[in-house]
Amino acid sequence: MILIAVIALDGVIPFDLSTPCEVFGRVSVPGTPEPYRVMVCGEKKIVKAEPFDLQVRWDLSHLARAHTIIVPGIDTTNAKIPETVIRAIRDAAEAGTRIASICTGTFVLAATGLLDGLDATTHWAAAAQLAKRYPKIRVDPNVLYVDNGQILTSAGAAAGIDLCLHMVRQDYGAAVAAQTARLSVVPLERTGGQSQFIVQEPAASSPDIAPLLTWLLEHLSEPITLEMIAQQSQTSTRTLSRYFKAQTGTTPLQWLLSARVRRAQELLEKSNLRAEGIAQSVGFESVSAFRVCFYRRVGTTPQRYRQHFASSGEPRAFSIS
DNA sequence: AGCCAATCCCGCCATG
DNA sequence: GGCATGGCGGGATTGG
Repeated sequence: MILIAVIALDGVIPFDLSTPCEVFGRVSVPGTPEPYRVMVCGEKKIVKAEPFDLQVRWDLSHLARAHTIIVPGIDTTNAKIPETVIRAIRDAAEAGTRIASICTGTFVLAATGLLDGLDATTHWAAAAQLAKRYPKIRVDPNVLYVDNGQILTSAGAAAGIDLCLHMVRQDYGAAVAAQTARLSVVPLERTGGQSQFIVQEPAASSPDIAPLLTWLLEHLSEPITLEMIAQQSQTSTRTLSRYFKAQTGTTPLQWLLSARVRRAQELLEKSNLRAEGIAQSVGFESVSAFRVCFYRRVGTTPQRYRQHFASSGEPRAFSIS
């Protein structure tokens, strides 16, 4: 059982607060009766959360017991963060607790200093302000979320769902995460793979690349070159690269490799295919290429990954980045 | 590890 | 001038 502590500060955004409650609360793992327990913790008993007040059941002392701490967004980025909260988060970080923020919750993490020198993201409208106030943080407004290993941050509201599902994937594997997404309100495409990095609606004039991503997923197992992708979307490689980056925040090949690794993760969990078979069926030319690519993205080898998820319902450590 | 070839990626710039 | 496009060069990455 993984204990999730959600911090409720004055001005907390109800949507962001609910996100981890909903997502982690819906996770179902065969053989594990309670995969997650979510506790909403506050520094005060009554927390203002427009348009209502929250009565919080637990205090900050529970942060020390938590496996993961989540800081939801707050409605003003200028709020003074209580010293007790900053202290509690720092102490937890020191102890190795996984810490994640949603939306403007990133400002709270920034105030603790834990983000210095790291990549981070927040609501797009607040990104410039974050970068200005905390020059040591590399702010990237173009991604849904950033995973630094122990510290994670996510963009506005809906991205919080993606971040939570990402953590579910780390803890219990891709199949469980996909199942959780199905039970939740999240459209399937957004989770299993394709729009993991989609941030912006396409500008009115530019073509929407969502159909292209679908096409890529359908042809994962075949050798695909930039040239082919460009042909599929009826443009030059140059223009394709531009649109792709603008809408996904990554490049076509990088996206494709990530999608292949994600598919491989599912196969490792669900099938008995050997590494060679998996490498081939997700479109890698060679097993060695597959291993290298897998390791770079998941932080462990395919075999170890399978051992972790296939053999038992035990949650894995959160050491992957 | 380290090498080589192929491919990708992106700034720059000409074109429409 | 502003804007989107796409060819080119070459540094960066990947695959073998």
